[in-house]
Amino acid sequence: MKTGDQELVKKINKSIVLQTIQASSPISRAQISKESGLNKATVSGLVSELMEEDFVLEIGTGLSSGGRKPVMLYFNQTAGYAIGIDLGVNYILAVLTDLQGQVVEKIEEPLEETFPGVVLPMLKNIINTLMETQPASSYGVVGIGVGVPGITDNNGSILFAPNLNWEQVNVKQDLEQYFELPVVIENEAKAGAHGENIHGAGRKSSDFVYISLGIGIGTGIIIDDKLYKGARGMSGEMGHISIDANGKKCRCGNKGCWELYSSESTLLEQAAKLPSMEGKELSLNQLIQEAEAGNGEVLSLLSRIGEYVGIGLTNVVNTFNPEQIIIGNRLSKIQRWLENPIHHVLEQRLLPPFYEGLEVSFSQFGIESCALGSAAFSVEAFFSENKVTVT
Amino acid sequence: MKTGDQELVKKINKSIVLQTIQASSPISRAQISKESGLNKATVSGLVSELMEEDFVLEIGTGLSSGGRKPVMLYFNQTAGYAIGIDLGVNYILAVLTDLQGQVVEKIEEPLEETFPGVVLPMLKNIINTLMETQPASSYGVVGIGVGVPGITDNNGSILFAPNLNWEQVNVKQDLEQYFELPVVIENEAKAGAHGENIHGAGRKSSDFVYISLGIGIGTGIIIDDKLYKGARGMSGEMGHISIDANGKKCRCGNKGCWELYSSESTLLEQAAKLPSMEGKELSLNQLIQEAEAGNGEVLSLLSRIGEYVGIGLTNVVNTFNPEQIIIGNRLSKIQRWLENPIHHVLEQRLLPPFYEGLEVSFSQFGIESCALGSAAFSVEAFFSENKVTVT
DNA sequence: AACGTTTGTTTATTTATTAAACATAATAGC
DNA sequence: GCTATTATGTTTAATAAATAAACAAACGTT
Repeated sequence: MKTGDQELVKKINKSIVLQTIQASSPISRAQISKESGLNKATVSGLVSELMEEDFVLEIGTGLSSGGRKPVMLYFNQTAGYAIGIDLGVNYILAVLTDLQGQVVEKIEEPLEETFPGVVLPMLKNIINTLMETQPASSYGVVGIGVGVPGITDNNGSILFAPNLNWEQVNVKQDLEQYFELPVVIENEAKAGAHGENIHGAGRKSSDFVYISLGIGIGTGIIIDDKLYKGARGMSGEMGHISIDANGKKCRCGNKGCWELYSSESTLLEQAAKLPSMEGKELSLNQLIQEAEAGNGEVLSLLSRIGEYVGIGLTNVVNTFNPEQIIIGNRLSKIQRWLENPIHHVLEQRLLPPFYEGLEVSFSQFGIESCALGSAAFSVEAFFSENKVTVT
Repeated sequence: MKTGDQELVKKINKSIVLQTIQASSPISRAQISKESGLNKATVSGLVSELMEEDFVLEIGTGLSSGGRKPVMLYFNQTAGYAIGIDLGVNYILAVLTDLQGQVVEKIEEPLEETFPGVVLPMLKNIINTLMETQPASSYGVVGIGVGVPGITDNNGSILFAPNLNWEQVNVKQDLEQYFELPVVIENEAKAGAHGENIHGAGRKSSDFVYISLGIGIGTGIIIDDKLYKGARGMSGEMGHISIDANGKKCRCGNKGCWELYSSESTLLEQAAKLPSMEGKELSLNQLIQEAEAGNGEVLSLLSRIGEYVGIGLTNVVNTFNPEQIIIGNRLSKIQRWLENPIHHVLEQRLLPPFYEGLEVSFSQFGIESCALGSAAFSVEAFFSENKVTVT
């Protein structure tokens, strides 16, 4: 049981000060005091600690508003760095970000084989390369976050990743031993949701659901600006909600799962059957080209997929009553063709009070949300160890 | 922005002390100190405040374990009372509970008409009767909680209650003016979920979903021991998750909603079509009698309903990965016949890690969860005003 | 140059927790 | 029955953090 003491008070207030600086930098001590409600003296004390820790810098003076000039404070976002990885089914996307989540370096490599024995050494290589490119800083790389396309438990093990054909692989332990840095493993959709919440389209919302439309469908649930993980860390498998109780069998055991009707796999499968696609390459990019060229068959296929996305989203909204839905991952590339059918279905199927307050957005950074979210996990773990909490 | 100060620390610790007393009464000051990690002196101080406020009583001494005898402390659960209402579709169930949630008085009346003009005066009457029966106490009735079968917003308005045929009725304002007491209005399933979390089958779980199987299906989502309300207070309409995307239309606008396959209405509707039920009364109790008498048609109907409950629960579990599912409201009466088909479907359709950690329970107090949960809302509101928080 | 204003620091006060000392009251061993 | 030991609960002094108030510094205005 966590009791209350002065240390807790200080941690809360120090976090408030740092967050205020992050949000409104450059900002003076006086203004922090006004915005936060903390006493000027308190702010001064906490700021000087933050400066000793190199998280905050004084840079020059601001404009006077009829009195002494304020000393402006900045969040020192390059006091350290984090590495975020999106371990995709057929690619690895790795980023080096600063403490604010700004991408400093980026590596993307295709993944030909998915055996752990191939992937893990490759992963270590990529991380090593990023480590070497990091600029000099007080804290260096503070942690590594990895988003994976599968079900993870709370210990950083990948229990089941059907698309990689992995079972029971403990990536966390492996990487932590090798790099001697804290490692966070999280499901790809959960990491993406977090990325959007911290840096992306979900910054303004505190309750939203991120839908990762990729090879399969995953969801990340943000409640009160926190990721909801579920009892054993496996929440959000809404791709396996049955939208046709007696539909075709899914490999998860259920029947008529949502992702059988509106994922990238399904899209490509169904495209293969179109006469107009005969002999052509079957890829998302090819389909986009066809759609742009006005291929009617492809257009109506995309529209049908969009409708099924909408049907699944109806379920999401009735469940969570979120302020916002954010659609990310590969199929966010075909936003143009999905948007209308989605809205049409939602308007038709939702009760007005559910539809009215709802915003449906697409990811701002397309495929990068996952890597950015993973890096953000590491940054937060680092700060919370340092007796500060940062959103 | 809520900053940290000593008041916050005290509130946290005072809550810990009170909660410890509630959970383990009778208990000594020394033992509270050991269990909570708070210093003996701190505990002594906080206890004496709680005694001044009449929330805690000293009652005699306990057994010595080789030293001075401990003074035993009790939570004074009759320092005040709360009223909890379950406004059902065809009944009103009202309880007067003490601060611990013990039912002191109970009134149940059938509801023949559902016009607000009829229901509200009746409600006031019932509440008045309960008020008169309350024993003498320090704080008297501290609040009124009402669970309603419909969608509420965060202001205590009932936006939409199809089964009562209500729209935009502000019960909270009405009752608060009349009784001059704080009133909490909440959806029936959310109140039920909270009731189970505080007093019932969900006491040990911090993440579970309560399924209210009544005329329709509602759900209450408990995350981290807190009710999840959604952006506008309308979360948990999982009865309107489509389990057959192209199924028959529901009045909510969606198609193939779960509650069209496994609610009490559906059960009765389908029972009406059974040859063996011709000329018999169509009610849940009658069906229970038939089942007990071994009516094969009814038994297979119940089994089919159970399977569809299971199909919906699969969706719930894939979404939330809860530790527990609690089934409550009217259909919890037919637990005997639902249990097997539900488990069968879950085992078949869920991935093993989802099924393994999962407990499926039925409500301990059947229909009373909602009224108890509503009363509990009021008790908590009262305590949080008194600078103490109680779960 | 005098005045008022804003910024940031210093000082004294307040409040809550805690460790340590203490008083109290019981059991256990001899 | 006496003493040693042990557990309970209170008192006292120390500590830590926030805050109000006073103050010093720096600036613009008149």
